[in-house]
Parts: sequence; structure tokens; C-alpha cells
Amino acid sequence: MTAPTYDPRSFPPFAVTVDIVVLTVTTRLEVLVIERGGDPFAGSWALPGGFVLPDESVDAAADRELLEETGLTRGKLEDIHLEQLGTFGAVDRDPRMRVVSVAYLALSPVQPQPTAGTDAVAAHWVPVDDALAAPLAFDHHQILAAAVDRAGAKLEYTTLATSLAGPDFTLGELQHVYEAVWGQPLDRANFRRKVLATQGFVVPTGKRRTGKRGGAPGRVYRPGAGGVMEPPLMRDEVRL
Amino acid sequence: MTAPTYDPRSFPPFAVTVDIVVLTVTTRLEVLVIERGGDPFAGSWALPGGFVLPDESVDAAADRELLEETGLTRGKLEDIHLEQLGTFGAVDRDPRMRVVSVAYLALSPVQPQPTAGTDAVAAHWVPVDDALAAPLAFDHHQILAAAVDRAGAKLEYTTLATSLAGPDFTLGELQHVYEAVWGQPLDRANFRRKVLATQGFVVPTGKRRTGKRGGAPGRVYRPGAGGVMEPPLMRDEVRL
DNA sequence: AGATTATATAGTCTTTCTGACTATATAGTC
DNA sequence: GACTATATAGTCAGAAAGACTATATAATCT
Repeated sequence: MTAPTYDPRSFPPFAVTVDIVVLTVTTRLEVLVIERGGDPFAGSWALPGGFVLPDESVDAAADRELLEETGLTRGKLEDIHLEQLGTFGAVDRDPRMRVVSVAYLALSPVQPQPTAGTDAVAAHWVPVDDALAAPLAFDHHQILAAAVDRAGAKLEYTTLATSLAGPDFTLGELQHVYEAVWGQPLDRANFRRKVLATQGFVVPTGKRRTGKRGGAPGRVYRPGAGGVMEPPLMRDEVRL
Repeated sequence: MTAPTYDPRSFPPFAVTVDIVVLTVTTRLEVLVIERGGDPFAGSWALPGGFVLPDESVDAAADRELLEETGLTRGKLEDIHLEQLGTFGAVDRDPRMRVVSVAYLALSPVQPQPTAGTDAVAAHWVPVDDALAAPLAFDHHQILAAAVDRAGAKLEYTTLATSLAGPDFTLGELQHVYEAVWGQPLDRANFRRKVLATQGFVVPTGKRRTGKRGGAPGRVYRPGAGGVMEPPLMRDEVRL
């Protein structure tokens, strides 16, 4: 090994940060970004995030940052799916110093007014397509792309879409989540059949709700307990 | 944010390491472990790994460690699948200092005699079941369990099993890879049908090979170019 | 040598699931 | 009141999987 003995007194010091891709679905798939105030990448969009503190785990840092950026209280936070996405550790990903960033994917059923961080930058929701087309700071384009890929893949074999569809939803709204994330239309009848046949996907509430543009009022469901769909719900192709 | 402004001159310093779960299939699923020489966890098994150096990316560190531990040359390394598994960042995962470890999963078609590291510890292959039953150092039990889960899941929807089956293999040997990773028997005829029907899974070499215990000589295949299986090849249940 | 055992390969049949499609009811909008 | 959007129920053909049978080949046991 090039590194000598595992010695507590001599190791290369790194900064470790967390970056969070918070996705939500309105009419389209959107992501929470902040506008950078200072250099480098001043004025560019970036993902919310920050340093991991010495006395907190990396996962706890992600929890904390999500809370701080979205202003969500602890109780509501439990409704937000948060999972580790991957770690990005290129040597020159931050021009100032050596930073290793652990990226997280969060799925929010609501779009809270984001809180501007203490570094006084604006935070807001933007369509994912716009964010991917814009020049993002650091390697955040790569991170965002990975997050969208992961989200799309997870909708195939888990019931995670309910995490994006709100506290309750009609099957039409749930279908819209799939179509927004996958960027492709689905057959309504077949989608219904699959969702209703999957144990633990949705739970009927007994209520009905009418959409904005008319149409018959659909039954309202809550997220079920289930996790894995087997066999999966599949899309045509994976968009690259 | 609790952390003040993103300031290059004041950040909490972390040690960043990589840990590698190298899996292979012989008669069973096996993992490469090292025997720790010094404290903490002296005498315990641990995953191979080491510090990320200041001038290399995290991915490059994983490449390097794999090379050093297995003694594989660059050319052969290309045959070994290596992917990031996840990052483990609990506050007290190393009793000596704050260490964040990026874990990798490697799938080796061969079992090279492992090289003892410069820290003079023995490295050897052990059955995964034994490793999971033994008291592993640090949080390596958790990492190994995550690796086995990931490997099992990936065999379902990718053609990655060929990375574990050797440079060439019969369908019986490929089936044995699945059975070793999943810990469950598969129907031979149905397995053949699925593999041969999946584009890019295997490529016939035209040769035949006889096993150790007799039986008709099977056709020998090479890994195909394909990546994703759709629909996936499924097992009965996910073992937890 | 012949029986036994292990493996490889081809094929059948039934059930399940999907994709494509039709029909009908309900609610808002032009 | 016609039109449009949505919700829900249902049909039908094809694809795929699970369970199973049959047959051929090679090593090993007796």
C-alpha cells in the first residue's frame, strides 16, 4: 500500500460535504436549487448542501441540511424519503480544496417555500430539465443526472412513487408522478391494474376527489406499507 | 446552516478511506478478507482498504487498493467489475478518529493468491457465510451485508453474473454463480431458456467442456456485451 | 463391462402478466 | 347542451415464467 501503516496521527485531511437532490413533482419533475452568492461559480445554480460536522454522522448531516434548506419540521420530515445516492470524489471537483461529497436523493410530496441559507443565497424549485440544461456548479450536473436515473429506476421496482404523490392522491395523480419522472406517457387502464394488483402499494381512503379540469371524481388513496414490486412496473426505454 | 460560510480555511478535517468487498464464486460465495495485525480489532477479519491519497480520486483509490490487495495486473483488472457500494460515515465507526469510508463492490471471476499488504497482515478468501458469522472489524459486517445484497439484486436485472463466472463458462457454471449468490437452487431448464433468450448475455465459443463429476459436455460461452435484463431474472425471496 | 449417477439439452403445458384496446359513467367548460 | 377530460370496468391476444418430461452424453461405481 502506498499509504503507510494506518496511523491516527498522519492521514491526508479531507473536507466532507453532503449534497442533496430534492425532487418533487408538480406539473413536471422539479429540483430544489440554490443560487450561489460567492465564488467559485457565483450566480450559478447548485445543489443544497454543506459540511459534515465533526460530531454528526454523514447521514445525520444530510437530515440536517434537508431540514435547514426546506424548512420542514421533524414531523413532516418523516414523510420525505431520503437515501444515499453516491459519493463524488474527483480530485478537482472543488477548485479551492480537496472535498469529497456524499450525495443524497430526497423525494418530497410537497413543495415548501425553501429557506435561504445563512450564506444568504436564494433557493427555489426549478424544472429538472432546466437544471440539467443550465451550467450547474461543481459536478452537480453529474449528481443531478444520477439522482434522476436512480429515481426513475426505483419507481420501477418499488412503491416509492407514493413518496412523491402527496399525503393522499388519486390514481391519476400517481400516474402523473410516473410520467413526470420517466418522461413518457403510460396506459391508464394498465397502470391502474398494476398498482391495484400490487400488495401494499396504495390504501383506499374512501374519499373521492375531482381534478382541476373536470372529469369523473377519482378515488383517493394513501401510501401503503409495501416496498418492492415484483415483477416491476416497466417503462419503454431508459432515457440517457 | 450550522457550518458557517463555505470557507476553504476552516473546515472539519476527516480521514477518507476506501474499503473493498471482493466477491468470487468457487463452490460457494467467498470474500477476500485480511487479518488485522494491530489494534483496534487485532486478529479480527477486516475488509481490504486504505486511505484515499491527496492526489487521487476516490474511485482511483479503490482501483489502486484492489490492485494492491489482489496482485492483479492492469490488464486483468479490466475483467473485474468494480462499483461504488455506499459510504459509511457513523461518528464512532473508527475508535481512533473520524473516518468516512467509501465502500466498493468488486466481482472477480478468479481467485488470485492475495498479496499481503505492507502492514504485514495475512489476506485470504473465506466463505461469505463464515465472514458474516465472524466478528468483523469496524462496521465491516454492515458493509459486507450490503455488498451481498447489492450483488444479489444486480444479478436479477443485469448480466453481471458473467463477471463472476470466469473468462468462459458453461451454462451450468453460470447457474452455479446465481445459486451461490442467491443461496437458492434454480430450475435448470428455465434458467437456460432465460439466459439464452436474453440478448447480449452470453456468446457461444463453439467449444465444449466436461465438468469434474461427469455428465454430458456443455457448450462453453463468453460474457456478452449486454447489461440490463428486461424483464429481470427473479428469485423466490430476498434473504434478509 | 454394465449399471449408476451427474450433467446437458430440447421440448410441452398451464398459468400469470402485459400491452393494446373498447365501453361507459361523471364532472367541468365552451 | 355539446364537448372534453377524467375515472373505472372489462376483453383479448401474445409473451413469459413455473413446473415438468424426455433423451443424450460422460464419468464413476460395482
